[in-house]
Amino acid sequence: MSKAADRYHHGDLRAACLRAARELLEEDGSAALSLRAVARRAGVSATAPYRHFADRDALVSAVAAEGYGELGAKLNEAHPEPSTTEDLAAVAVAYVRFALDHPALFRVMFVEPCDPGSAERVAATAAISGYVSGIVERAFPGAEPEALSTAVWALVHGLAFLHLDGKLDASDADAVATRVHAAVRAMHTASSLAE
Amino acid sequence: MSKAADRYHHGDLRAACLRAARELLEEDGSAALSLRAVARRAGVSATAPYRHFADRDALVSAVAAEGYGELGAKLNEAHPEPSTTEDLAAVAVAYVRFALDHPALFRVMFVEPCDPGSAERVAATAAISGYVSGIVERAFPGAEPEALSTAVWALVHGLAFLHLDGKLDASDADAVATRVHAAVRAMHTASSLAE
DNA sequence: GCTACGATGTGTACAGCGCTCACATTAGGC
DNA sequence: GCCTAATGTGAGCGCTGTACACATCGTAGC
Repeated sequence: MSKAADRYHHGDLRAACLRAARELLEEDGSAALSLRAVARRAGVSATAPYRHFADRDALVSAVAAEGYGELGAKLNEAHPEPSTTEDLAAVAVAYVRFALDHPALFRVMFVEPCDPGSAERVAATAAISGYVSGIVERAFPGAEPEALSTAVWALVHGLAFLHLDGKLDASDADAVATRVHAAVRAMHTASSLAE
Repeated sequence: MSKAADRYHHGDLRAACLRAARELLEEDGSAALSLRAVARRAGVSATAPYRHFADRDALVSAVAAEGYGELGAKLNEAHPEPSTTEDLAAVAVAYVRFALDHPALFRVMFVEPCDPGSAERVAATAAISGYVSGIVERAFPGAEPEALSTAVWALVHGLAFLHLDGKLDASDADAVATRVHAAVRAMHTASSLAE
């Protein structure tokens, strides 16, 4: 808006579309993210985004990729290199917190099937997977790393979605954090005793 | 189709819509389940379903409720009253198997937010929750039942979605079963040692 | 400094969607 | 046998994604 919004050529419509999409997702938590709405918000004709995104899916994938980056940052912020159960729990809480703070974005990231064609998204998935493995190897030394990191990711991811979908009450942030914490601790007890 | 498809009044359009919806979901795993498509499949005008469902959401909720019933049956079939880790693992595998066998239905069941208004769906959720608690109390005696049943459900649910969304490879059914099995076992090790 | 071209944005159009409303048809109680 | 309420039809509105022809403009080559 600030810079020459009235020119025929926008300047950086791609970025503007992504920004508009993010705003729409944040404003209406259950938005369907229509391409036309994005175009309107960007102050541009309905078909202009097609110069920058092959179709709606491409836009959505780009938004999802951004989301992965932000999720990663949040987890890192929760704890840069978790190595204890408490650290892990903090990261888990941050993961669920992110899902509840950005429900529409989180859905976009995980609900729309990960097209093997979208290299961006595959890379992002691999990054998360690697990140989790690293945590698990430090926090659960001696345990089977592959099975356990799968289990940990699934546990946290499942917690996020069950809260997000209203299967677990998410109205009280503290209660959610406590619940996630408890679940992770319950899970950990095992392998720390097993080694 | 078999019975008097050419009459003005259908006879049992509600059931026919549900059946049509299920067929569409099974045929196109990534279907969006349009009301009009359901009507077409049921051999009826586009607006006829509105006599039996308030809106698209109501139809979807009804389909989801059916799905909950079938999921419950499958879990029961996997093991009627699981009490060991192996039993629990078998149930977990059945859960993930159901998700992968009926991806579109599973998405309908869990992705669309659970409107507190839909008593059917809330009841179904509560039923699953209770079922899981029962299992956990038998399989993990002495552990904190609430935290653990949350953890177990989240673990299994997360495994289902990570496979469904392509975050974990789901191409080989045996490999999936093994992975789920391993995750549940990893999880169990803990609390059985803790007590 | 002009010109031609490629990149970018516009406008129109089409089919499909959810949903509303006026109307047609029919089943079942009196 | 009629009347009413339930059920199905059809036209129509505004939304969607997307294809297409056209308009505008930055810039590279002369």
